[in-house]
Amino acid sequence: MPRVSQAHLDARRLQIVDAARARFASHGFARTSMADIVAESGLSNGAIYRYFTSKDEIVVAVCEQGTEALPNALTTEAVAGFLEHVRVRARDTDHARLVAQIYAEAAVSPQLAVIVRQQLAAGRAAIAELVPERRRAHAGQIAEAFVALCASYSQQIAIRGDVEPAPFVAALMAIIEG
Amino acid sequence: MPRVSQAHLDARRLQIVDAARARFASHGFARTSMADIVAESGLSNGAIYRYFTSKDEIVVAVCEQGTEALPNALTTEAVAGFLEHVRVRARDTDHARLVAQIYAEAAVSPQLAVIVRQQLAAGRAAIAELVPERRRAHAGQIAEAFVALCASYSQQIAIRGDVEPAPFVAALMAIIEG
DNA sequence: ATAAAAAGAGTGACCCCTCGCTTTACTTGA
DNA sequence: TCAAGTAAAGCGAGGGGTCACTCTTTTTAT
Repeated sequence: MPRVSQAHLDARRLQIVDAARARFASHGFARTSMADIVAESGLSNGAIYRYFTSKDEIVVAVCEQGTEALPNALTTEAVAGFLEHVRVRARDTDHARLVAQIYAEAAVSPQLAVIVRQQLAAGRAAIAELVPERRRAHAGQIAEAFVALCASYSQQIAIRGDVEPAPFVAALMAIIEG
Repeated sequence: MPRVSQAHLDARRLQIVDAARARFASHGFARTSMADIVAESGLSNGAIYRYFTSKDEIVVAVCEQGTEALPNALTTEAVAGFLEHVRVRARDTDHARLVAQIYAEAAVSPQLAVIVRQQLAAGRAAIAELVPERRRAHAGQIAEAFVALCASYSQQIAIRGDVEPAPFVAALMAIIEG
């Protein structure tokens, strides 16, 4: 299609990223071939390389939208609302698996580490805002433990296969409310 | 060398696993080729395949000895001693990176998931033993949060690059001692 | 009509593993 | 005591196959 709308281009790009994310979550980055992404997206090899110049670029795109969902852009929400958000995410086993892949790759790739680090920093800042007044002195420390707990719970879920976030949420509340 | 001692065979096997673990930690499983392991170990290609039938088998061997170090075989130690142990481990960035790789692979490979699951279960049981009498009712829940925190801290360290376990240890103490 | 977009067979590099050969430690018979 | 024999351990080049990426051709929206 020549001279298509920007909306069309955006949709195609998202179509590729969605397909890649699904495969990355279930099989990992390395075990996902470009052929897999081609098949999952329903597009062709050549079409994908029109939107991304390499597989690595697709990995970056997936990571950029992959970790933001956990603790981000929620400064106006209440603590309870955020916990519900975490609970829902925690039930999403595919998302947990994806996060596991992202952390592992970031541990090895400096480029990805920068991206993940930025998103974690934003998450910590948002959480620190949620800490009650009387504990504000320890806000940074609490945010640290909070993000750590979120991240690790994803790992746990991904490995265990079952999802029971109740004790997790209880632990979070204990940390936040003291 | 034919008819060598069992100690020799064990040493060779360990030599291979050590070489593989070093590479796996710094480059990840997929980005480590057999040629890398050959070079790092100082042995030859053929020699390695005399001890392991496949690269996957080496991965399994590394995982089996890779996660056990975190919370295991410490039932007789005091809480303080265990926390010191965690603190030392937490400073070992390579170990943190390795754990990230192991979790990611376990999230995708059922075979590895079984191994990691067993080791986590053993860790939880050991931690539950350390919980003070008055909080025994919540021992399971605490152990859950504890292991989660340990695991995630490894991820965090691997991604951030710097290592400052103080707030982490403080959070652990808060959970255990209430 | 035209130019962008999609298609998909092709390409070269890389990687895991095998296989035939060499080296070495131990045994044995005189 | 020792030389010949034996079998395990070590070696490394090559085969078979996969993968990321390219390039030419075809399609299609404007």
